[in-house]
Amino acid sequence: MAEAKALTPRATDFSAWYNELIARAQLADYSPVRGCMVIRPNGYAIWEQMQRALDQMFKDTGHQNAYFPLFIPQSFLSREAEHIEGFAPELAVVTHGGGKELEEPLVIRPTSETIIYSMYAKWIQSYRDLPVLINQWANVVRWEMRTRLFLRTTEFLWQEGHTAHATESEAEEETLRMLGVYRTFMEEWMAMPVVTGRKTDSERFAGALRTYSCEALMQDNKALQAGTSHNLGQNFSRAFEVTFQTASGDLDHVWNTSWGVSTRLVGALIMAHGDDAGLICPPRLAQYQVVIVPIYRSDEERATVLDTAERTRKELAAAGIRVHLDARDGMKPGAKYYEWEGRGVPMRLEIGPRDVASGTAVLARRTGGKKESLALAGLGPALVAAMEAMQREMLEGARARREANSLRGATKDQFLARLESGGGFIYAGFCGRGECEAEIKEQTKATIRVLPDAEFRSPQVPDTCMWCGGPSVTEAVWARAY
RNA sequence: CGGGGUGUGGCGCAGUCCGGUAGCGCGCCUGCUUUGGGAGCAGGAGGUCCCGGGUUCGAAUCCCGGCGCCCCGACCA
Repeated sequence: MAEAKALTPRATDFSAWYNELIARAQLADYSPVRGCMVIRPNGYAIWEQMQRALDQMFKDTGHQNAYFPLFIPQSFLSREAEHIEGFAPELAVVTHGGGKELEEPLVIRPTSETIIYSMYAKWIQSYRDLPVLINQWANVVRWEMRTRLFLRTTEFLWQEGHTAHATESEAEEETLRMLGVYRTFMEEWMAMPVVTGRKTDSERFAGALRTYSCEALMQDNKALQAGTSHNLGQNFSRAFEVTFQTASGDLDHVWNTSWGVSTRLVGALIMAHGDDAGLICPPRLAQYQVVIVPIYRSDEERATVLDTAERTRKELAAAGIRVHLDARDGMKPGAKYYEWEGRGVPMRLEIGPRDVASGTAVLARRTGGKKESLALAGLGPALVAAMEAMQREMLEGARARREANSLRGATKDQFLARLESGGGFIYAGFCGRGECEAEIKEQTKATIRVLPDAEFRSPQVPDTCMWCGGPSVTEAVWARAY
């Protein structure tokens, strides 16, 4: 019976473990429509926490939220040649409305560059109107062939920032600033270390000049692209005639950026931190940071224990902790432990008759270690400190795991061997030729995740291409990826 | 769209070969006893057996035709 209640172990079947965890923690469910998912309250709560943190970071960097429509005239997509080419196969198209066939089909946005820059064309006249710094929280639709809950679904939620600038260097600065914001969010909130860098042309966003991304390593040693930031150059401003008059009176096209992260981050969180007992949510993102489980036998015990538990709950809430008292009757404490562990709650407080008598509570950390008895007096600050420590340790642990699963300066043989023996990030020299990149992808299914930013580069960058032996122009990070 | 699998109470399955009118586990409801790591007992609710046709006295089961879903390959945050 115990077996039936446990998740498939991560080590046995990572993908089964992932799916079962989501079902068990009630994060999401499959929808009647193929490839779509229903985000259940427990899953949505995580997304809300992410939104809250990111939204504040966007505001702090000068951005405002706005909302653009779901429907885009089909002709808009084809204005930017590379863009339409990139998205054509995965578009959902509306051909009928109000019982009639539409004169022009409407595309359901796969992303909003076209509709947004068509509006910017109206709003921007002068360099005094720049920069325009707008973000929107929205759903988008991409008709994917193979889907997985959170990681790739036909419809997903995300934010997309779209900015317009007077110069290329300002646009580049913005692109990198937002990449940095993502990195900070992933490290500081998700406790998930990432490698940042530039994408190769083959992995570049359709219509962008340059694409940068944050790449995270999951516990099965596959890479996950967790966030992207694009310098769009003047590709869209030319297509949509977004022009402005410069201080010297010339007419110029604006320089655009766009950047986004999606509900995929929930999947990243699961795969970065989950264990065989379920999700492990870092304290800063947890809907409930602390759950109190009362323990009692008789009705009298129940009354006194619940009284103490409720007073403790109020105290912790007053200390700014997101706390929940699980007072459900007719459920054994052990069953509650398993349930909250599955949902990833960082801290559990057990309060029973013995604790009431001694003015203590038992603390269990989701990340493991011995249970600990803490005095009820001063519990708030103690838990805040414990959570800060957990947040830090989770990041450090994940970073250590990533480094342990990164191979630097790989030769071709080492590269091939590593892919077979577990994967992870593989750093090696790269000649920069698309032919090499494509051949590697075809033969090994490994792709260049990024050309890493300076701080992630190896101390000694290889001078030959790992694959063809030609001169290396840069170091690249390869991995098999989601 | 190719290759493989599978459709039976909410979920997971048995029953199909060899036709006889549907069962098990979990979950759910009620009651009592329980509660410091997934409770026990008793009673109970719940099923067009994917759909359509055919064979037969009789079809979850046999035959024909559809459809859905899952896994593997070509696309992708």
